[in-house]
Amino acid sequence: MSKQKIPAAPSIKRLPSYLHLIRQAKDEGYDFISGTLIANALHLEPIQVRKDLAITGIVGKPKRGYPVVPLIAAIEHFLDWDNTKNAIIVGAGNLATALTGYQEFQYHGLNFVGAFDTAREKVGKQIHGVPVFSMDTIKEQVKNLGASIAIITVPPAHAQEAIDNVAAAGVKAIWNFSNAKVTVPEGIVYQREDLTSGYAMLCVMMGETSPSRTMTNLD
Amino acid sequence: MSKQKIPAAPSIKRLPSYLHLIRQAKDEGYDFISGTLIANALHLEPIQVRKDLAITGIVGKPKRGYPVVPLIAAIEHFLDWDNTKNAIIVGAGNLATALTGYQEFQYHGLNFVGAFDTAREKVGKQIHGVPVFSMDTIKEQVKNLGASIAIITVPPAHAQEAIDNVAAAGVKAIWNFSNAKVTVPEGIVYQREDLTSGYAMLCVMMGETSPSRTMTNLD
DNA sequence: TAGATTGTTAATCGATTAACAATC
DNA sequence: TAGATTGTTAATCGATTAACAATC
Repeated sequence: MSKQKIPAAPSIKRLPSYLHLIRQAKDEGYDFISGTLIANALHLEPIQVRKDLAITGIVGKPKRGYPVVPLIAAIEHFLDWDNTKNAIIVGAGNLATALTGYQEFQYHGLNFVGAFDTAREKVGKQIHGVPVFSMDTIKEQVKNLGASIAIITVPPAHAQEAIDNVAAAGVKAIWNFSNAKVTVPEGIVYQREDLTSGYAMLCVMMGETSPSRTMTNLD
Repeated sequence: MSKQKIPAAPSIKRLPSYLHLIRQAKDEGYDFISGTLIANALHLEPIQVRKDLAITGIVGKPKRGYPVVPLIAAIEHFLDWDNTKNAIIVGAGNLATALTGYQEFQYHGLNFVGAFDTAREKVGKQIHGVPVFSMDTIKEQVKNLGASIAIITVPPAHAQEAIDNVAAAGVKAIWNFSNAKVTVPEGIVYQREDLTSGYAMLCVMMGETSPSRTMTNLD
């Protein structure tokens, strides 16, 4: 796995929210949008929004804000969302179905070209228009389909095998939704999505607001 | 929405990964686990792991590490994962099916007591054993079912309405998977899960490793 | 015992926030 | 013009990392 430190990672993670809001503004007919407005809508500080937008290279106009059309283009270009990327999804279960049906991804250059599953009854079917192939064919198919991204949604016990296979098949990036301890070969971009992290935050916040729980360990 | 700053949020988000690994160690028969071992497995620094574990109140033994059974208990207690919390899931689509089927949550006190959907054909059915009710009944049901958490998986256009309804019905916390600009009433714990953030990171990382893309805007 | 590991205190690093001149 | 907003430079804040004595 390429152990890369991405500078300004928190800023990058906020950009999609900005983009979403700015697109709405555009649809509502606005030509300019101010950092202040974005900040208010998302409960952030205006200075933070301005700093975040600056990394995309956009230049705003004092008093008016940022021009929405160039701003959308700048964010999309910075994220490389103006470029189509072919992706396979390993595991054709409920999560795979949810992800392939999630319109937001397709709007941003993520093109699902195939799903893979071990279950015979799924092979040959489609999920949201994405053909399901047999897991055995994964290595050939990555090349045939021209996939550069592999999204892993298999059960934890099969995650390592799936990662080894797609890595061997030559994908550039792995996006892992499986909650397992895995190792990823050098040189492959790796992003893990951990739903239990968000749940942990939710639980701690719930404890904070309830007056009955002490929080001596938090300071 | 309670605009609460949670101290040590990054540490809290890492705790679930530690817990997963420590549980494995326990299953493999280990009585102690060192911060160094955890750090190596997760590609982190040992000092970071020790600092993170310290917030749970656990005390380790020099040379041996942390006792696994008390450590598991300490993390679970810190996250309030040793307490059952009833949750409803608003929207009974693919994502709801994926979430209710995700074992990891049930192991950590999240008890799905009901799902809600507007589609008549879904009402009365079950998803992973969770009964699906009509969206109209949501206010009564939150009370009947004793739900303190509402998980929102409806399409963006209906997110605000869903949030207003569950808030009015008295849930303590909202976990929102819908990518929409929403407002949440004061006093309700709110956590948003944004899959496009992770995708944005993946895309930027891919651009970093590819030598063809310049990155003048990143410094 | 010797040495690996903890826990504490201090240093560094990076992200957020503040201040303010420039400007449309 | 007056005033809201940008973009830059500096200050603050918090998280990560380093150093090291304590200890089993």
